[in-house]
Amino acid sequence: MIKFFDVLRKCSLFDGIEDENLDKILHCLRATPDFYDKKFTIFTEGKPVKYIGIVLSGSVQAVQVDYYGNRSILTETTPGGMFGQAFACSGAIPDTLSYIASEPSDIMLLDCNHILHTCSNNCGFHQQMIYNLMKNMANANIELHQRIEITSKRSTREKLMAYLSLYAQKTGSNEFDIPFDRQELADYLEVERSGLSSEISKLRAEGVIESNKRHFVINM
Amino acid sequence: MIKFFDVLRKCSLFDGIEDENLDKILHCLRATPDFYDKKFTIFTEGKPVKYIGIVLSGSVQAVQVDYYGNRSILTETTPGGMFGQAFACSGAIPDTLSYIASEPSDIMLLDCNHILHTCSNNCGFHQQMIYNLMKNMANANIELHQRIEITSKRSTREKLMAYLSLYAQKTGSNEFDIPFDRQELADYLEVERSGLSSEISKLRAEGVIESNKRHFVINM
DNA sequence: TAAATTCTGTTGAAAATCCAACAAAACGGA
DNA sequence: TCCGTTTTGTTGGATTTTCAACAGAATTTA
Repeated sequence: MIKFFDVLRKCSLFDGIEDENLDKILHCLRATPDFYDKKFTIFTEGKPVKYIGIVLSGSVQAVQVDYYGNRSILTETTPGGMFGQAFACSGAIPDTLSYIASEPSDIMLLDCNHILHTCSNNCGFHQQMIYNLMKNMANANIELHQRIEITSKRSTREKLMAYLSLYAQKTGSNEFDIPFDRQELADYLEVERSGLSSEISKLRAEGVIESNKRHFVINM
Repeated sequence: MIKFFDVLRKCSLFDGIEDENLDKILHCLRATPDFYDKKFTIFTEGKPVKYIGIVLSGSVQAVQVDYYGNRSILTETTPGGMFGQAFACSGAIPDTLSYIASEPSDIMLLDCNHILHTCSNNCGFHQQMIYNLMKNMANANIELHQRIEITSKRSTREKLMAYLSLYAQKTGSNEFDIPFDRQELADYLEVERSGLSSEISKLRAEGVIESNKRHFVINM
């Protein structure tokens, strides 16, 4: 647990909670880290999501595959981030959505009810965590809005540029590494991989961007 | 206020609150209904969303228009529903998103801070409302997931059928009226209106659906 | 190190969407 | 009722995406 302490204190669920209390809370929540191999399905479509996940290392993707085999990546969660909150809180079952480790990952699963309801130990941090969880959910909502803004563009080129621009804005730099390989980026943008590759080549030829694998530079 | 009492008690923000207390709460929140004409922009892109909106009559759409003039409808909120929660709670500014009355509508705006923070009147319902707001936000999240599932389909036909199937599932019937006209449906599905119209005609010719204006029947 | 696998870019033909323009139908207001 | 506006459906050509197949590069495994 100590190993991941620095990640946990960055998790927005624990905002406003002193370091010395974090340990108590984790104990109260009976939370222990688990390791998952790459491609392991943490929450499976069709089954209730019983826990809120916190990524300690690696990364987790929300993925859905439709009837025709088209794969979409809805969200990517990196260390310090949470996943599955909405389903865990509402009790809704994700009919077509799974949460999958996209790398070897350490994950901590928290029982939503333990967070929402004051415990017998009378540990007084539930109020703060409920507030934090709400803020987190609001932000998750806004991130989905941003994803929709990107994928609502009508062409592959516009989608890609919208994605790269937003990423540049978030990192505060025109030069960065994206968290997706080509296939994953295509699944996030909801376009064909081959078409995406050729569009990247064109943009590079036009001097709009520079790129190598996951590394991108936007020229202005 | 009495006029909209029946709508308000159905709003999930007030779940678990007795009718006789609802009046007190609304007074405590200093909430009064306002009327908006069709097409009036209630929350404008680029400006902070200071309130949570509750639709009392009519309907409100979350709309974004991109650089090229493509319009997307992200959500449609009907009486009893809420809008703007995520932005109001997180404090994030919707860069490209506006909330617009799609019909003449009565709306009640609530100050988010008044909900989140216990008031001096010591009215004891904030706890319940915070809990309700969290559940509501979780559900809003899931609705965005569902919209993404629909729009992530690669063809106009699949998007339309996914939308109609989900709508049938939600209403519990294969026969229903959708809340969009053709242009709005196209903007929701992120396709061309003309292409959508012709696809509807084809599906009708094939006997897959029956339709007239906003009325649809899915044949099985 | 060699072999196997995965990832990436390229290409061309088939399919679908987008766009613009138009006409008919429906609707709303004077 | 009449007129102007909005909504809907239709069509064809330009544009774009999709699909399938392949080759080279990079990475992983034995």
